[in-house]
Amino acid sequence: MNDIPKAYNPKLTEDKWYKYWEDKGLFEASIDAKKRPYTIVIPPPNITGILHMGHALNNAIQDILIRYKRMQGYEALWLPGTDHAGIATQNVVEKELAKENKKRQDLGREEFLKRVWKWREEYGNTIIKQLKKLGCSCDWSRTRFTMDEGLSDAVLEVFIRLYEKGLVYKGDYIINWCPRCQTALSDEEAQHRDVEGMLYYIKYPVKNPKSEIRNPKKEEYVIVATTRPETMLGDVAVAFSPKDKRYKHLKGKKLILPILNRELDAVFDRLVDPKFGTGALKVTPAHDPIDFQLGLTHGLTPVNVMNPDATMNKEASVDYEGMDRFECRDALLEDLKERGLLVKTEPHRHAVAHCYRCHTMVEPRLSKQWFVRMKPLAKKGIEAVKKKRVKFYPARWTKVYLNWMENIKDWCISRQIWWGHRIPVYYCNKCEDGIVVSKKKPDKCQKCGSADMVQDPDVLDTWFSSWLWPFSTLGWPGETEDLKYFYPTDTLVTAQEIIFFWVARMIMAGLEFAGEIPFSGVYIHGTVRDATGTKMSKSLGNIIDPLDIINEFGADALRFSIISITAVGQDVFLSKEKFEMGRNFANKIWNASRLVLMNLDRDKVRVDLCKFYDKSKLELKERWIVSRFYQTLENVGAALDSYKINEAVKLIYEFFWHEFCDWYLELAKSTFSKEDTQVILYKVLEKSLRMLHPFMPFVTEEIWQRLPHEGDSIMVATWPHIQKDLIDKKAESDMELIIGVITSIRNIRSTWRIEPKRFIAAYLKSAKKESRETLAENEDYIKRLARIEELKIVTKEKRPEASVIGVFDDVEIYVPLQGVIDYEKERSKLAKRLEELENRSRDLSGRLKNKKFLQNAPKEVIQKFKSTQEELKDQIGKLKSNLKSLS
RNA sequence: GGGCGCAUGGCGCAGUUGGUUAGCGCACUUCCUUGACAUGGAAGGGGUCAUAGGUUCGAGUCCUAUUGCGCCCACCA
Repeated sequence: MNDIPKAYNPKLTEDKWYKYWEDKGLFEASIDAKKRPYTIVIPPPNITGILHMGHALNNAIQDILIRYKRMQGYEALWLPGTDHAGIATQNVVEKELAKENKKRQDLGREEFLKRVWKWREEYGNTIIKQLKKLGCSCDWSRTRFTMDEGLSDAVLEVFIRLYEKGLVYKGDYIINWCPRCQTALSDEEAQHRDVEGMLYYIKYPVKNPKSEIRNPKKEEYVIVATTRPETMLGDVAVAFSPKDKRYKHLKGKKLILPILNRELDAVFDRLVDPKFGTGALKVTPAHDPIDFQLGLTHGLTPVNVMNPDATMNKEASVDYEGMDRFECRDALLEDLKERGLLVKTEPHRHAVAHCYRCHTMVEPRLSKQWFVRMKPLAKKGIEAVKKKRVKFYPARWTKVYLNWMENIKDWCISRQIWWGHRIPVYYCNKCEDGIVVSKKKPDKCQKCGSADMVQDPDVLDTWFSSWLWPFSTLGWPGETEDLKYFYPTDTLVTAQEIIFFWVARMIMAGLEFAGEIPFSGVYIHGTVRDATGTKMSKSLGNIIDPLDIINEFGADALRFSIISITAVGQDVFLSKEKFEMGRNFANKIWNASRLVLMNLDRDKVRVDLCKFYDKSKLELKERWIVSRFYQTLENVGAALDSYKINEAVKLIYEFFWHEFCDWYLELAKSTFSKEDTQVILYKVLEKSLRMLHPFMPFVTEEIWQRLPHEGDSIMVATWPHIQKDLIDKKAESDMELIIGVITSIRNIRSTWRIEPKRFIAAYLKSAKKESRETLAENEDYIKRLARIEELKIVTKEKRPEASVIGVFDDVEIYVPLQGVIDYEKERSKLAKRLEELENRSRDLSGRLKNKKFLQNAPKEVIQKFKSTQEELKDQIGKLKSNLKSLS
């Protein structure tokens, strides 16, 4: 076995095994009536994206779950795919066009879309390839894309159903408008960020009804405060709180809009907060949601002063027409200042909406858009979660979800872009009110019979296709076998940022259209941040590229490390060094296996462990490691079943490294030739690899293939069955004693600087017969690992002359030292220990005397405390006599 | 304005329903190039669990308040 390199090299294994699994079709799920399905649907990454750490974490979790379930015998389907990301993709392709000095309008809609499809063919699969690098065991034969024929059909079907139910409507409302992308956005797509802005105080003259002649000295003013002075060009009123006494007298009066000299109504409304600014609100119904509301209530006609690209239009007056909104702000402020109408400016911090795709400041804008009425849909979604048919992990997100759902607002779904599902609505060019909603273009208008029908130019929000993902990917609206077998799916794994965008909407869509919840569990993991706690993003340049990590440390290391530092729902802070842990562990697994492979007699080990296992025949170390394995297996299973993946990872790490490698392998070295050791070594390693496989698929496959095995791949081997009767508590406590004694001797060797190579003598004294037996039966372990040549196990003998003392539980350890012993050092060591024990003992006896404690505490606890107290007293006695013997 | 999360050894983090002596990784100290592994082994040092109260026989864990950091939501003109 000299062909096994000393260090594990992921580069030699990862691609090889991925291809092997793929070629054998192991990722593919089929409908198997004998098996129970377990389904995870991937949160579809956006085709313009590249794999970042958030994806790596997200997909590592999903892959662990799906591999675990697959090994447990479920028909495990992990359904992958991508999302067409309307705005983002269109932006990317438009940027490409810009290099050729072209705009999308130059190509025309059809040509442009061809171009996008071409782009998608070329680059849209990058992220899929990267997921393969991570080791994701998705069923790629079922890969879906939101613009696929089937999924597109589902989108149209849903739009039509909603329209027919009256849940989709078109109307003029204030929406979030991105001037750069030139499209409407939903509320969720407009992300609020705090901005250091200014609050400008501007004088609006009150119109004097008696005299048309203005006398600047006697003129009365109302001062309004605004953060966006440029919108004043669209003002149609000034509003006050009805309770505000300062402005009572203005009822029925008019004000004059400075510069444009337009007449403004004075209106009174409860929406106005008298405490903000001066209590006077300028009303711009076309550019602000509250103002729009005020406009409706008070019958004001909105004046839109901006073009789609947020430059001022001609309504804004010739002086400002064509200026950008911010340019206009400056110009306007200058003009106001000149006329002495700008009273003051003060700094004002406030949240401003930004486009989630390009981060441009969103402009609230009045326009005609399509909306989905959400309240009726939300009702079912709320109920499903309240009845726990859908559960969140961690549970606290339930509240966040419910709060959003209970205050849900209508969803603006139309986008003024070209890349996406075009709205299936056709208008008659002849008669005004001929509207047909249909998957296909109608032949003629149903009202007037004209064949001149045009389709709505807008497309649907990308999330309008994503919300159908769990069932549209399985063939809905068709009643497919897949849908019947795999739907509803089991677990959705996603990040917190996407609960509103996606999770909530999927629940609503699943219930409304597929008639069933889309998944029963929602696992929300943390956000990946860099070492300073800022969210990783391309624009900040603080990205740690998962592919770099895979390249340097391996995919297994990446998966293992990122999982082990992710507690449920807690954010993850990353730095490159953190991946060393996973790499080191992979290497440890590799070398432990290397040791086994170098010493394995392959013919001897093919037996059934349960049949082979004979408690009376096996040595302690074998009984112990088998017991520890099954105990770990049980705990790992429990952790995984409750989504505590980091806990599972830690259990495995601890077991494999610190028990199997540090102790068992060291002990097994002396008995490699024995059949018992051969079998147990092989069995525990092979089963451990299976337990490790979901977490570290590549290194486990590489080793497993080199071990005697049955079947094609560890990936489809069964998850080890827990053998409860092989969990041997006596063996575990016996081994603890041995380990404790060895450690204690090593400690003595270390403090007294006994050369590591030298064999020494040691005396082990215990009053307990049981302990003496355990020590005697396993004295070889102690001799080997503590380098003892002469070991005496005694009952009552006094401390040998010129020896130092160690204690573990009921066992006293004496190591005779040649040369001069520093008794002062030894005394102070023991005295320190004695003090510690006495403190603890005092504490314990206090509790044990407490009546309430004896009444209330569980019996096991009292028993534990009592036995501890006895042991403590015993140890204290020994320490005292030892101290005495030193003087 | 509302809601949520986090404060545990130098750093990054675990800590299940309250129950002996609070764990892990990195870093640190000393020793070890013995044929699985220096991406390693052995032995150590290091923590008033943010602060102040409270509940309890018993609090890192539950309650209240305070401080600091972070996140989310909201019609902060």
